[in-house]
Amino acid sequence: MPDITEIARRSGLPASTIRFYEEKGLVASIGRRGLRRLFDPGVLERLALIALGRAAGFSLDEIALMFAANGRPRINRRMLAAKADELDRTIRELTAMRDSLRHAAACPAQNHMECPKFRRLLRAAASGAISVRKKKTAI
Amino acid sequence: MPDITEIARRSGLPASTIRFYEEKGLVASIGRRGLRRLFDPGVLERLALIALGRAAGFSLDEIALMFAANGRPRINRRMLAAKADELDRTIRELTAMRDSLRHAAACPAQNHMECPKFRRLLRAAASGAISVRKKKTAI
DNA sequence: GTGCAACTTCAAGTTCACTTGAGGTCAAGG
DNA sequence: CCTTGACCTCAAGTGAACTTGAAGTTGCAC
Repeated sequence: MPDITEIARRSGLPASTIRFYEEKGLVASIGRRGLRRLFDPGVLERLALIALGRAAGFSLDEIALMFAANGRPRINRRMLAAKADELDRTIRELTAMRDSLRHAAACPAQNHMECPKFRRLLRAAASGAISVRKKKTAI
Repeated sequence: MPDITEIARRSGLPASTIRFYEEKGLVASIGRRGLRRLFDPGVLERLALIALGRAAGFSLDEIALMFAANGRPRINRRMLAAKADELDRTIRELTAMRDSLRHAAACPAQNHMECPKFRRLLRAAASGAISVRKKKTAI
C-alpha cells in the first residue's frame, strides 16, 4: 500500500497537493496506518485525469463533477465538445494576438502609435474583442 | 475635462478599476475638482494599451514597466517577440488538447479508459507535458 | 442654501489552487 | 525503550486583479 510520499513521488505532485485534493473530494485514501494515509495505486490514474482536466481548462470543481458518485469517471461528451469549442475560440484569439505581436516587434514605425496595424490591434483590445487569459503555471 | 465616470463609460471599465490602475501607477489623473479626479482624454489610449497588454498575456506589473518615466509607451520589441513565442507554444499545446478533446467527445469506446488516444493524452497530462492555463476572464 | 447622488478613501473581501507554518503524533530503526 | 523524522491537522498566507463596503465629502440642480 503506497503512502502519500510514494504517491507524491510517482505522480510528481507535492504531498500537500494530494492532501488538498483529498480534502476537496477529488481523490480518496483507502485507509490509514496510524495517522498516515494509505492509497490504492489507482489514485495515480485519478491524479492523471485531474491533471488532464486542468490542462484542458477545467476547474477543480468541474473535474469533481465528472467523477460520479460511483467513482468511475463520468466524462460528459457534451462538456468535452464545449470545452473543445472554447479552446478553438481561444486559439483563434491567441493566433491573431501572436501575429500582431510579431508585427509590432518587427514594425519599422518610430512609435507604435504611428503603426496602423498596432492601432487596429489597440482598438480591438479596447473594444473587448480579445479576452484575457490569466498567466499560465506549470502543472 | 472628463471625470472618472466619463472615462469609465468610454472605456467600458468600472470606475473602481480605473482608481485601482491609478493606485498602481498605470494611469494618472490630471487634477481634481474638489475630491473628484479629472482625466486627460488621452488616458483612454492608455487604458486601451493596458487592455492590449493584458490580452497578450502581460501582467499589470509588466505593463507598468513598459510605460517609461517619460509617459510614452516604451514597448520593448524583444519583449514582444518573446511573448509571441510564448503564445506560439501555448497555441500548439491548446491545439493538441483541442484535438484530443474532440476525439474523446466522439470516441466510440464504452469507457474513455479503454480508448488508446485518451490514454495517450492522459499520460501526456500526467507527465506534465501540457501546461495549465488559468481560467480566462473577460476584459 | 440645501439635499443628495455621486464621488472620495481605506481596508477588507473575493476567487482559485495551492503552500506554509505551528504544533502534534507516531512507526520504525537502533 | 527512546529518539527521530516523516507524517498529521488546522489555520492562515500567497498572488493576481480587482470588487465591495463603510464612512466621509462635495459638486450641482433646484
